[in-house]
Amino acid sequence: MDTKIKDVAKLAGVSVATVSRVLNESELVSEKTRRKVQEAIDAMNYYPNATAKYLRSRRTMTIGVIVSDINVSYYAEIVKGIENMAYSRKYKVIICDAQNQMDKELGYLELLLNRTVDAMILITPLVADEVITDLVDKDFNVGVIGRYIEHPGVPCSLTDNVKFSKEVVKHLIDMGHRSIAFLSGYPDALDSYERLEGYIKALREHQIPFRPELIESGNFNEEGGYAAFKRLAGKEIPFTAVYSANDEMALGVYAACAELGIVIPNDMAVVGADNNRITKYITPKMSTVDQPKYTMGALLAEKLIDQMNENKFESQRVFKVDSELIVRGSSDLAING
Amino acid sequence: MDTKIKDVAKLAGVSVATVSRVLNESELVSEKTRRKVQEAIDAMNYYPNATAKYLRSRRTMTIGVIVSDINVSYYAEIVKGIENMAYSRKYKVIICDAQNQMDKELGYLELLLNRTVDAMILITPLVADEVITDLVDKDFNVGVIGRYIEHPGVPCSLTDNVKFSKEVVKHLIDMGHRSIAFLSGYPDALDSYERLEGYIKALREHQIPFRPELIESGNFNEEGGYAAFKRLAGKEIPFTAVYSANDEMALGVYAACAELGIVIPNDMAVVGADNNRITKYITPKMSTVDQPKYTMGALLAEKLIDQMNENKFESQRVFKVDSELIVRGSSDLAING
DNA sequence: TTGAAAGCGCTAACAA
DNA sequence: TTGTTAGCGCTTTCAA
Repeated sequence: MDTKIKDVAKLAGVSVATVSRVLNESELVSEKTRRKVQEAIDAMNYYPNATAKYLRSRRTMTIGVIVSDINVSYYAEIVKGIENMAYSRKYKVIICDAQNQMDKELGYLELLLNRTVDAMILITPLVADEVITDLVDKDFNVGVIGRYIEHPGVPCSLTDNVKFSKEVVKHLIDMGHRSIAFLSGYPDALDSYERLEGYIKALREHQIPFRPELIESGNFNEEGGYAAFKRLAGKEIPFTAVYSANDEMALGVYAACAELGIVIPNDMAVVGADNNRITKYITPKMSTVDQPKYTMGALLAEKLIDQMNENKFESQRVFKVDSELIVRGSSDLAING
Repeated sequence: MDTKIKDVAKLAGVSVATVSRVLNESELVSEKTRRKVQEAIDAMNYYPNATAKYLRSRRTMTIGVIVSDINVSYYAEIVKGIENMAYSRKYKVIICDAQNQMDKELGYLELLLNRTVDAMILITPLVADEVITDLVDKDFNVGVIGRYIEHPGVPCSLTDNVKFSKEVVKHLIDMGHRSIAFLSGYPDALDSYERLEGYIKALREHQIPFRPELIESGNFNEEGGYAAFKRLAGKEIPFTAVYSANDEMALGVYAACAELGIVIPNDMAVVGADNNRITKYITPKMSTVDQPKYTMGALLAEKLIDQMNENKFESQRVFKVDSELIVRGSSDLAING
């Protein structure tokens, strides 16, 4: 079997408690003893058994992250922010790819109940608010990204979907468009709903009638955006601009337009959302809305870790991060490429 | 404190051993007892403490995955394959984003030594082969994706980079190109090296002189591909085709060409690699090489789990999966769009 | 088929 | 500043 703390203690000529103190960087060890113990640790090539430590210390230094699809750039970037912050605080991250299925989300939440993880971060989850608040009421640590939870114990990291969606639509109106289609994502996703809300509000504010026929759903992916645009184009209702609730669907619109001989931005203005890296590299460059994805992940992870360690417990609970409209060639004729 | 196994045992009127047997689905429990225990578990809303289980059973049911960047679609898709297979076998996945830094890889490898994870999967790692083989010699479970390790204890999942790169170049030669540039990825990555090797071999087989000036590195990302193409174009060495070692860099080439007024495929043929989802949606559609990324991850995870559970120990160790050249409009004038 | 009891390797009172 | 020791909650012999 492996070397254990007892063996190190024997070699160093101290008690196991002292070795444990050295391992955990306690102040209560004389420099001389510390060095002696460290030498024994190195000599025996000792690694403390993490599982024993977890059991005894009642924490696993692990955070679970439930995400609907890790192969979506938007989510991956948030996860990256979480992972890097966690790493710097000596926490590990368990990735839970729920594939947009609520039962899988629920299944992963058990990791919290059985103490596999110290905390769970939910990214735009499907489960009901009460599932989350019940957990928190039982003293489990849960944070949420992309949705607001009305409960003082739940840190949230959010963008203002309504606000930036209004900006997008206002921009299109400013460019002279009066008939603007909207591509929504998963029907049950909050982001879809709120972005639609912003779209409708902006129309109202500019006295442009809302036409439900100009709304189609594209499930947040390229294929869905492509198909949704084809449906819109098939309706023969004239429109000159599309606001797509994310960049992936907007790329599908590019493909559909190319096929139909519709030139962007001359015949059709297109704006996406999320500022996927590729938006800068396609032609024409895609107008979009930058979301500080990495920051949202990192901020929330930090808050959650602080909360678990009861630092800054009274600090801010809800992080509303700012989005920024980026106008590029797909919605502005005056811009090259 | 939480309910523990002892409490359940008391309520059910049995010993803790019996409860443990029910929990672990042992055969050695009568149906009647099983039901009685299950009722107590449900009544008390009991969840077994995973950390205690880990310590006692000497396994954590957790696999670590070291990846250089989780926000690269190619890697994310592999991780997805691993995660889903692991989930179906009741394993969890810890994600380790090493940011392409060898010291971070080394740091994450400690999770194996301190028993935080039962096994580690390395995706195109930077660390030397001996680091891996040493670990395996000490009986740690390690699997590798995207690199071959000469050691009977290391499962590997690979594509034949040389082979498909030769196919790509042969395709370009068949299309009439004689001056073909190559965009390599990170200089120290094996994928870069092998894809370059295939490129050079194909040229040689077709008696086309190899010109080192036509090689540029683009670090596997859009920005790098864009800059690399600009450098190539600046050299004023004529070339009519580019083979980019991945799709992201090839997208950078699209952007650079758009800026320089070079029309793909008429003035410049472009082929990428990895079959990123976006290749089907940009204009012209990008020729690329499909890699069964998800399968590579899933196969390796399955093998590693089987190995830990000593099933099928003698089965295949190295999985060479087939790649497939997909010719689209970016390299074939006869194809629309 | 069930139960008693040892102990996984560590941390954290408490005592010295 | 250091040591002694009692568990953390579970699994797994071994015995019945």
